[in-house]
Amino acid sequence: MDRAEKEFEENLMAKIAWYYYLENMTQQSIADLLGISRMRVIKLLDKARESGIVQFQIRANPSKRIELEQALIQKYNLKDIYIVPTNPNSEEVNETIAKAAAMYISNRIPDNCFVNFGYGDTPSRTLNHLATNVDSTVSYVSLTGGVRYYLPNTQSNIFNAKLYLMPSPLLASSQEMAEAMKNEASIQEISSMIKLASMTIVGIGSMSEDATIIKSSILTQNDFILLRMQGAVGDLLSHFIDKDGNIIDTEIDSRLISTPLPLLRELNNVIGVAAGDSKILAINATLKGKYLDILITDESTAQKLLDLE
Amino acid sequence: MDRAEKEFEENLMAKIAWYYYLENMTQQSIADLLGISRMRVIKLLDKARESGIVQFQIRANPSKRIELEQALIQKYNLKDIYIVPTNPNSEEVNETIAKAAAMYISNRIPDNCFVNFGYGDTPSRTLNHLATNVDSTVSYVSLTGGVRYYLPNTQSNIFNAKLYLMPSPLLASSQEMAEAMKNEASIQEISSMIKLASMTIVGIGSMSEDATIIKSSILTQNDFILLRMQGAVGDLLSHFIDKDGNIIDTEIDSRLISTPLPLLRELNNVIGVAAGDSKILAINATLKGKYLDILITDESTAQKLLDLE
DNA sequence: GGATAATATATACATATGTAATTTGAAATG
DNA sequence: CATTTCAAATTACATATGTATATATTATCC
Repeated sequence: MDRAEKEFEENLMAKIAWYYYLENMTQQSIADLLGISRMRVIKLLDKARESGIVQFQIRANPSKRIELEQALIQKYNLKDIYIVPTNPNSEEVNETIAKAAAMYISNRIPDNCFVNFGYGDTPSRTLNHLATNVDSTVSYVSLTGGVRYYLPNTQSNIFNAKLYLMPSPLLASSQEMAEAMKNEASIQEISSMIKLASMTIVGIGSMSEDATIIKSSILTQNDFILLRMQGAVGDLLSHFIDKDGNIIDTEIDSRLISTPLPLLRELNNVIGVAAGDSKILAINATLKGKYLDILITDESTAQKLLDLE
Repeated sequence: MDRAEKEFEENLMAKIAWYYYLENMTQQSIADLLGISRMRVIKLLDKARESGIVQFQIRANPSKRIELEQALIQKYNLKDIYIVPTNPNSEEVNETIAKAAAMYISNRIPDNCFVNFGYGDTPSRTLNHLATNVDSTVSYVSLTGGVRYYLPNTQSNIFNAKLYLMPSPLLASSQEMAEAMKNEASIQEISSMIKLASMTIVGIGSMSEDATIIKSSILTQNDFILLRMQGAVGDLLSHFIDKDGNIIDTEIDSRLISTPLPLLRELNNVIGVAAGDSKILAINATLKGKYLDILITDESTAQKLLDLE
């Protein structure tokens, strides 16, 4: 399909979506009106949803929070919280809350702003959704090394973001190496951008075997066992923390190329995006450590957080 | 229904909408999950769409404009244009383009900003949609007198805007009276706010019998005949203009309490929202007069504008 | 120019959705 | 306490949507 055809199809999708969702026409009448088959209307509607040409937004009324939200805001002294319904079937919690995060952020993003993002599956999914969600140009800045594969799918045709990635691995081979890298001009540059961002998206890592940091072979099962013995309940930007949110000082941490947690705590609008049973303790620790301003999670996780202690 | 029940229902709506639109669950499975009847799911989905809890957004890719858009931007030297599909059945063009305008504006609105709006059916509809569209607090400032009945339906539960209305009629009984009113502190105050707004929404009036200004009995059919004889093709903020967009200096104009057109021309991001056969000449005149930065209209109107001359 | 993909259409069918009429049930009223 | 009222559930049905398959219609490639 060449450029002209693609444009034509995109306009067709937008038109169909408009008639279907905004004018409440049936697929058949749209097909008749545009002189195409109903089958094609169905397919193009699918594609329009898929590609982000049509978007659905669910707006919660901030003045009418459910008790659960209110309670968690109080418990952890949060600036805001966004709780989405738990999908009883789907195992894709991360996808669900990433959608929510993108929705939340896209409604609050200033024009031409900078947004930091952390390492992990959820932040990367959020970025992908944001790519198709946001009209204005946004600059995304990585908070850690090792994220070069997390690019939003650039084939998405509605994508006008700039990416600034730390040109380094997440974990250096030695402390000296890490220090040397952190002193590189290119990394220093990114580090200085971090402080200017108006929003920060971070995931929260659990200590379970399916943690991204294990699956991506950056740490081993043995590392994990050791960390657990030292009291780790999860990680924030790959810094492992104990149940109260205090950083656990390990050899691994000294080799990390990642934004220090004290700096993270100082940033504005730090949004944690995390859900799932395995992450409860990690989220709790993160919130106790006062690293987040805003939490995005699902109902079941939220309830379990509230029931803790 | 008391407050608590209303909150409960709203949360239910948000939840149902989430499951339906974001998780693609069927109405039946949502009903089962939540332990309610499918009927109720249908009704609450309706209500959620109605009340703005669910929103649909159609994103056009600015880099892939259709020729029509490109051509009109060139013809009239516009900053931007948004053309929506023409609904062949519906007579509610105004409603359609008001939706489009709200969608366009809500994606570009800064936080805590000021938005001016003009007199007319389309601006008022746009305001109504914006009320349920925008999360951040926005201040709306009227560009003319006589708009006190144009309040967005304040029963809309998601509405956190401030309204600043000129406390005066649109048309004073005499020129002296108009001058006196314009010198009132309360009106001066609004006038000074107008210059600070980051966006301005105006409608464009036609010279047909169903013009709002006739229907609201501010002008009579006779006034209209007279104006037509003097070359009027339509009005902008109730200032009547000729086919080239020049203001027509009449007795009526001197009694008007409305933002002067030279000031309108200087404002940033002036968005004209208008469509329909009866308005073609008026829109053309407005665009020739360089009063607008952005035009929101429908496809049929856009095509006819391009075919003019 | 004929074979080969790649898409769109046509058709038929299963499922999902929306509407209308009736019944149930629980709160509000006298 | 019976009665009214209203929202929700139930039921049945018409319509709309989605899927699967076969067929037609283009492009594409050698």
